[in-house]
Amino acid sequence: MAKRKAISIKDVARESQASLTTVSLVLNRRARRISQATKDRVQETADRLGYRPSRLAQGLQAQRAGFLGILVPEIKHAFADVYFGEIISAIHDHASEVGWKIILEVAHPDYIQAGQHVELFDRHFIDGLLCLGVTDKDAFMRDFEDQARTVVVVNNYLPDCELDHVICDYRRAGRLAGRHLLDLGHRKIGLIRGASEVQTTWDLQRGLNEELAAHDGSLPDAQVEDGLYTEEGGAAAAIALLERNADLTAILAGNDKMAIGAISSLKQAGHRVPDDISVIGCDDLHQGAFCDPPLTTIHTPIYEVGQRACRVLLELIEGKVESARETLPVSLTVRKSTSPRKDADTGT
Amino acid sequence: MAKRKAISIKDVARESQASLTTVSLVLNRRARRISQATKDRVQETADRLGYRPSRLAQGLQAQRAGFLGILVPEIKHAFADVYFGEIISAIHDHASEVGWKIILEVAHPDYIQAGQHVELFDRHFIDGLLCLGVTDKDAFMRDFEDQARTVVVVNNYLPDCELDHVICDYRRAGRLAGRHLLDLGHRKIGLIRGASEVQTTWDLQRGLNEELAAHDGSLPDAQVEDGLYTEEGGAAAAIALLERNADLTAILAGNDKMAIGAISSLKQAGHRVPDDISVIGCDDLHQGAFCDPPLTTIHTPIYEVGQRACRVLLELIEGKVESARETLPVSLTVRKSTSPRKDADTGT
DNA sequence: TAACCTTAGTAAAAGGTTTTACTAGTAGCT
DNA sequence: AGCTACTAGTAAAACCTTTTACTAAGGTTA
Repeated sequence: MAKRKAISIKDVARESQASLTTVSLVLNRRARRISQATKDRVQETADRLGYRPSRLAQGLQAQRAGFLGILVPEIKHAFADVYFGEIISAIHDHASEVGWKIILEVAHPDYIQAGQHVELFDRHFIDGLLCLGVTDKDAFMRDFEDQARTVVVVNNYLPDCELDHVICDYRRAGRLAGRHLLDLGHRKIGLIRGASEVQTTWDLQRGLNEELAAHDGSLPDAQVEDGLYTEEGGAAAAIALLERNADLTAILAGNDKMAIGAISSLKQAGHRVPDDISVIGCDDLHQGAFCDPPLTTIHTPIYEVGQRACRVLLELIEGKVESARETLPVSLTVRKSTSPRKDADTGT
Repeated sequence: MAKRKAISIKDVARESQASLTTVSLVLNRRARRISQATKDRVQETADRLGYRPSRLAQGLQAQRAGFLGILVPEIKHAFADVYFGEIISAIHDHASEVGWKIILEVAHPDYIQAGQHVELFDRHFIDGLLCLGVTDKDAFMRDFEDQARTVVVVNNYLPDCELDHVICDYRRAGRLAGRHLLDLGHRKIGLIRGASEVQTTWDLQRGLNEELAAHDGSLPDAQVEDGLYTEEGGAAAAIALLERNADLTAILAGNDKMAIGAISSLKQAGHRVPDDISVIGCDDLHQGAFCDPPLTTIHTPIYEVGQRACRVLLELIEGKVESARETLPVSLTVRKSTSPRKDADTGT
């Protein structure tokens, strides 16, 4: 119980017969005007006493928190989401490498209502914030357009918004997926989008559309369904798509979770994957390799996105850069959930 | 750029013609000796100026950080792990409800080597720490036996160790799984453990053993294999078990990830699940419901474990309690990955 | 010798809050 | 008038660092 009092710089000063100033200078390697003898004496005393500077006092003095925040949307058990988790890992890894700590926040409606997202900055909890899973509907993001609140949006962006961001090339993801399915002979393709209030899902749709159009195909609205980025949503969306389009032979899902949900419900409904219908995801989550069948997907470098976003945020905080937008390349990962169309008239 | 200076309590004092003390007392509702008129004037001024107290100054004064830490083991992309993620969500939810923030730390060897886990406390980064995924090999945990460093071990415990913990009843989990498989007619059962340096995995084994013994069965070493809690490990362990015991008809895996890996490799090797071999997991992760076949598993209330652990930690910090150990009950969730033994001589 | 420079170091302010101990003024009582 | 009791409020210390501006002592130069 007896929380023995922590030793402060004062204790070191008294014990080493030097002034506060001298101790501080020595310990921060800023002691150009101090004799070697004194330096040694101070350092030895600090080591012996086990002195550790209080970061509260340091932060107060320097007027900086030394923390970065990560804001995730309010979904059930947000941190149990593999996609967010991967980004959080990336941010943590980069941040801790350069001596920053990270705190976790969830954009619960009450939280926003109370203005806590703003207090994060105003009360010196953090020096910068990374926003994950942001959608067009998150009006509170406008509060971050204030210069004093440094924010980077991770793997999405907002329309008509000055906030910096780092994203994957979802338009190219759409094209790659479309190309892959076209190459396999598929012509009638369904799209399970995330949600219409997410800009990158439109990019994906645009990319798929462009690729189809280049081969005289198209993507009518009836072949598009929102799956809300969840397994359940993907499962329902796949069934809905097939009900409206019995002759669909392939589906692109906006993320791997929806693809896995889709495969699950398709199999349950008696369709074989990929023999009757091919499914391609987008993310390349680890678990995709352990599905049955293992999931073909567009690899999006979300770990790198997290790292870059963190780096960019730090550059903004340190004033090294005024603003930054980055787009990272994607690639195709072929496994077993896609195959050539069975009754293909692969002609031309 | 121009970070306009934040307004401090001093500004409110000047602007409202009151002293620092008065402002502080009013704003903290401790102003029993202040006239209503002054209270109103101060409050109004504070609101008008948008005053927000600096938590660095508050923390310095109160000698507390206001943060809790979460320490996870160094595995690749630790936060992308659904199991840890669920616990982190639980901790976050409880902590933020009662006004605490949480920071994330990874027990990287260099990190431990540098003593950063201890600095967390000594430099006032946190007031308490929750340790996830701890094993017997984590010698650094001994550093937390110091009274001044309040720690709770989450969902595991250490042998001969005074640290507080909250866990699930893994012994009972072993018994429930054993009972379920025995009821289905299985007699030769394999166990994929996590790792031998984890106490709870021994509890699970002990539970299974007890249940088998109660039915004149046993669990020879040849029927036990470590799967390191990963999909890959579970996949390899399942194959190894079958190679050593061709007549195995059921497998219990120490967590759902290993169960999913096991099912994947079993199917790849031509075994049908559950027709040829039943597989039961332990965790009840969300994704278990979307496997093929959907996973039968022991439901462990890890969300509740996280919440309880956080609550216990706060009680320890506030000195409301001296020490605490809790064990939470588990239950069986039956899905489709287990079925009656085909050639069962179910006779007693 | 006066003026200046260098070395080795320190006092004090600043950063923002909470809290303890105090004061000035008024009212009530004898 | 003298004493106590209360009201409304404040000055100053404490929490711990960093940094600016200063000093004392000794040495060098014109």
